[in-house]
Amino acid sequence: MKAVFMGTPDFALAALKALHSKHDVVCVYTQPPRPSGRGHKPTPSPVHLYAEEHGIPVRCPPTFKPQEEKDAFAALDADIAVVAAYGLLLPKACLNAFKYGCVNIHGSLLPRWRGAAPIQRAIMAGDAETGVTLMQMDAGMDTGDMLLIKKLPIGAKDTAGTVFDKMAALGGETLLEGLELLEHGKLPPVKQPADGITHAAKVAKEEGLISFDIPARELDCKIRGLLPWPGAWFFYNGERISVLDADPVELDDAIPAGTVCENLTVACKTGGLKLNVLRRDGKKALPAADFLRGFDLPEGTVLNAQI
RNA sequence: CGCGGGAUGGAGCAGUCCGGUAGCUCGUCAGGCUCAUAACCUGAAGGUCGUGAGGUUCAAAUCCCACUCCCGCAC
Repeated sequence: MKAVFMGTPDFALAALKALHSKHDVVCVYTQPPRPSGRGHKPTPSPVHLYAEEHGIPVRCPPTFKPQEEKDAFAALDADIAVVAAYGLLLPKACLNAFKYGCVNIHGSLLPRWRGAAPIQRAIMAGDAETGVTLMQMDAGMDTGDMLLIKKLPIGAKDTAGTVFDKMAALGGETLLEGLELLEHGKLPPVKQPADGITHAAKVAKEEGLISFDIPARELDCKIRGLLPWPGAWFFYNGERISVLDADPVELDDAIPAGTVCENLTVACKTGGLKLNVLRRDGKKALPAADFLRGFDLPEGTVLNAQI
């Protein structure tokens, strides 16, 4: 098919690669290069770089409000537009511009986790499984009819990062399979259930400051959902300590939350969290044993979010 | 020129402000104790203190200059 691709981060890149391998990608839309990285240099998105390398025209409009932008989009005269983590809302004129309209690759089992950060929210909530939903876009926020669904279990050690990788690959597969069926008219749209709707709010950096005053299991999920960004941390002696890996363990609930026990296990509201890999700001991530060699965090210390 | 942290024996750190021949917690090796041990005791090896046959100095890990490489924030 003759397709337009719209996406920005690595998650979208996997979909673009899949699409590009089987279909004619006539144009790629992505977010404009923004100052980022050390040095604050304008950096093109992963999707942008890939498109340039493969000679695909790239457009990075800051918005679709101007009529010229909508016209330029329609003028591409493609069969379909594939959207994956693009970062811009499309006006109705664009949604209906092509024969097959616009399809979106969404990282959740809709209608659960509509919105910006479905993968992180699913992990943070302790969901046992998630998945990719290929969806026909409409004017609402992830409210369109579902076309194809593929599920993915969330493991006990999965983080947002690892699930992102798996979901990106799954997204590519789902897309190709979906387009194949769509072309043959074998992909009936299914309305999203009215039950089970939840909204996945964008993850705010401040959420990374963790409190031990919640059950260890919940804290573990939260931390895994926050990795690799924004990360999870607490403060000790005015210094920020990030937790990169931890395991919930059995522990006497009578111990006050935040108390450091043996093996760098921190008491939570219920159970304890054994910290396995930590990092001080400016330092690299270290296993608990190495970390403790050069940093004094004695048993009995009570960690609270304040300092 | 966005902000900041760091580079010291195999690992993680201290020492740098107030220059004066390198220290801590481990690891490694040898020996000892022990029924035994990742426990304990004793001893040993191992470092041109990121680079520059740079600058200052009687003397530089420490002060000054340039450079390289890591990392966090910001995004």
